[in-house]
Amino acid sequence: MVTAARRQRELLARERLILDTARRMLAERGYLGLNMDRIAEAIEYSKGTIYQHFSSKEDLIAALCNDTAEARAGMFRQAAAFDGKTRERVLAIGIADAIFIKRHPDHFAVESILDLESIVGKITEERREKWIRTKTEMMDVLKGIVGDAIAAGDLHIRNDLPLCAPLYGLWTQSVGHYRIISSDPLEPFEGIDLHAILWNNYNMMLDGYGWKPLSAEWDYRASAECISKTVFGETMSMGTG
Amino acid sequence: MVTAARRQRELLARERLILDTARRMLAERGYLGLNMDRIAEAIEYSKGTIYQHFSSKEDLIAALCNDTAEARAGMFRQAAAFDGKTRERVLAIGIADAIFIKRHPDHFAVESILDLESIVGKITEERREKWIRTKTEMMDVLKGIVGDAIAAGDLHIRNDLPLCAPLYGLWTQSVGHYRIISSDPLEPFEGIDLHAILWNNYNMMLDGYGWKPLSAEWDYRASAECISKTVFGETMSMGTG
DNA sequence: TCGTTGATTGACGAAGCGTCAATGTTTGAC
DNA sequence: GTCAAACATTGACGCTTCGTCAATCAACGA
Repeated sequence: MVTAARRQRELLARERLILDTARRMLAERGYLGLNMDRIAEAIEYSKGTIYQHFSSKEDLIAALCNDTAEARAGMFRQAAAFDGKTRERVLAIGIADAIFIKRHPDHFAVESILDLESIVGKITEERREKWIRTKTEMMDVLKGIVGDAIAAGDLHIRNDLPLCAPLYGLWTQSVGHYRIISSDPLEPFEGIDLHAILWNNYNMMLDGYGWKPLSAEWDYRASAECISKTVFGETMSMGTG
Repeated sequence: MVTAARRQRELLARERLILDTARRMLAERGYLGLNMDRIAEAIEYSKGTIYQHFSSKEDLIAALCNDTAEARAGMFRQAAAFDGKTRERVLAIGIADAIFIKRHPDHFAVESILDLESIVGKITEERREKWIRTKTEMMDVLKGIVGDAIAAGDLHIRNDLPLCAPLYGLWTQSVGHYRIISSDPLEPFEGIDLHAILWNNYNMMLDGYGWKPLSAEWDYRASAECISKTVFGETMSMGTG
């Protein structure tokens, strides 16, 4: 007798297999090169079996997305837990993001596909909810830091602005940056270290907000090195991306 | 006898017809709802004729993109020509962008499609070049303002940073913002005026760069109203988007 | 008037998504 | 050990869509 538990394990393993295969194909051959028949062939199961795990191609892509988004949220939590100045913790989020990109270079590409295609209701409700939950979770981590900063007197936010204003600025810059560097014709930016500029712009904006200590009063380059080493065990300097 | 000139005009008119129809379909039924047969039916020409104007579906989308990108570049030029403080001219670019979005709400969606799909060589070389030219042109407009600001003593940029650093910050925020607000699940940001935050963040970053006059020393809200009225003949306040 | 040149058409091949009847496998009752 | 019911798997098939191309049509000049 095959117990339900073992069956469950097998199903889970197969789902992983499908996801890993799909991700590899997406990376290798692009969105147009990803197709269900090829996945079926690669995993040596029939197409019908794949459709027992995912309701559609878009649903599969959404699953890929949730997968890495969760990893990202986890890294954000780790970053926010860094024991230091509130502005260092913001910096830690930026570092988490950069390292995340390094580890999952295709995440944003997958996310873009969803924004285009998911509009129709092709995705499992359950998966969509999960997606929203993870996003909200990340926002909450960021809001937490802003709250702490205000409580500690490191930051003041005008009354007519929501608390999330500065973090929205970081968020938009990060999203915009990764969208720009992954867009097709990069010629207009040739020979420019966009990564270094991004870091600098984070700092300029936070300076503008008066988030203490200002970049002139603190060596955030050193903080960055410390954070990437102690929190994520990687080397990642603000200078060279 | 049909002169070559008239024939040329007719071709151009039909190209416009195809583009307009395609754009409408894209807006109404999304990317998946855009298909060549439907366009052919709508314009009352056969599919083959469409393929005499565009080498592929992606090529058609690229043409749509070039179309609006050019309009955007034009508005950027107008904005940069505003006769005022250099920082007001930067603001004018932001306003140009916001008005552009209002006028061409689907532009970024179309652009995203290209980033995904164009990777393969499905687009006419000529169209790709045009794409790059327009982008470079916009960058140059922005670089011009930064150059003027430095010359006027309104702004200093550290030696180790390229001149385009602050404008890259504006660029990333704009791209990120429009990507976020057009992405599917907006729930995490419910009830927040992201537009107002964007404007504020532009100002915070420029303040951080010390681009004079600082936002505390100048009523940029008034400038914004003036610019949108005199340059673009529209009302567009920084507060409410 | 008529042949040539070029534009236009739409049926067709190819490729991909998602379905479902048919087939295979596991389970638990006896 | 047997067997029927429940469940899992398969892949051929229907459907949609892209892009092509042989056949058809229209304009022009001789």
